[in-house]
Amino acid sequence: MAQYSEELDGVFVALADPTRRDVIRRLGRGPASVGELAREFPMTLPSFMKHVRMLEANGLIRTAKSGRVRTCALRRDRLAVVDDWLAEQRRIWEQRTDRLERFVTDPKEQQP
Amino acid sequence: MAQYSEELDGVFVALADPTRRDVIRRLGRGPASVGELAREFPMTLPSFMKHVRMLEANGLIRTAKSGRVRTCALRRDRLAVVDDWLAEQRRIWEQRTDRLERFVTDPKEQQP
DNA sequence: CGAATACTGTGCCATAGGGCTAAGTATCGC
DNA sequence: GCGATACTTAGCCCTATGGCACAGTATTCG
Repeated sequence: MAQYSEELDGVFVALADPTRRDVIRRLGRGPASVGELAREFPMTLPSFMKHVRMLEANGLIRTAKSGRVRTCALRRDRLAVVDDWLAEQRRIWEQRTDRLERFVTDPKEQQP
Repeated sequence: MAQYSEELDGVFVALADPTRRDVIRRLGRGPASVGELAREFPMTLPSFMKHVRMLEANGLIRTAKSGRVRTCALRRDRLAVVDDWLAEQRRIWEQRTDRLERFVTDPKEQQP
């Protein structure tokens, strides 16, 4: 065990916060400045910036500053690591014998 | 904004830890007892149990105690919420006009 | 019965996460 | 140039997380 994927870890941690998932959703519709994004969330700018930096640090978005405005854009490719992880899971469970499961734990015999 | 999905949040938070993702991978190959699982990780049983309880609390696994042994099994269906979220993302970005992006950010353009 | 096994419960600790305020820097618009 | 705008930096606070040790409970086995 111990798969040690720094990358995967960062992405999942980044996605574990509802604010950041919302930012990603919003950016799915196209790029936006930090200010535009921040306006939609009930928190101060500095707090919001932490989320932006975290998203960028983990490669989920890309930002660029032009003048005094920092614009953010989604990096679609990065979400693929989640997709890949799910695909791996499916691969694993599809190739198992699958017999025992229903005998060991089962909805019917759940409560002790 | 503010999508407020308690469910989604729990699942992502649960997946944000490498130990828990490893447990899920392991359980993909079939059910296992807490002891069996714990043996593969460099931590004490009580610490490991926290992960087990968290995975169960968020519906990613289901456990049942028989005698002194608690057996854990994956709940495949639960990972679907992640799948759904990804699908929603795709849906969003596929239906956008898509024009502006390369003009706003992006130094030298990646892939459309 | 008594010892070993397999958890379970409790409590402590250190760090990281997410929020705030206050103050600073760099453009932009007039 | 000067004020407004758009972040940025710094520092503080509180809670949650993930780890530990140690003691307790419930089964199972000889």
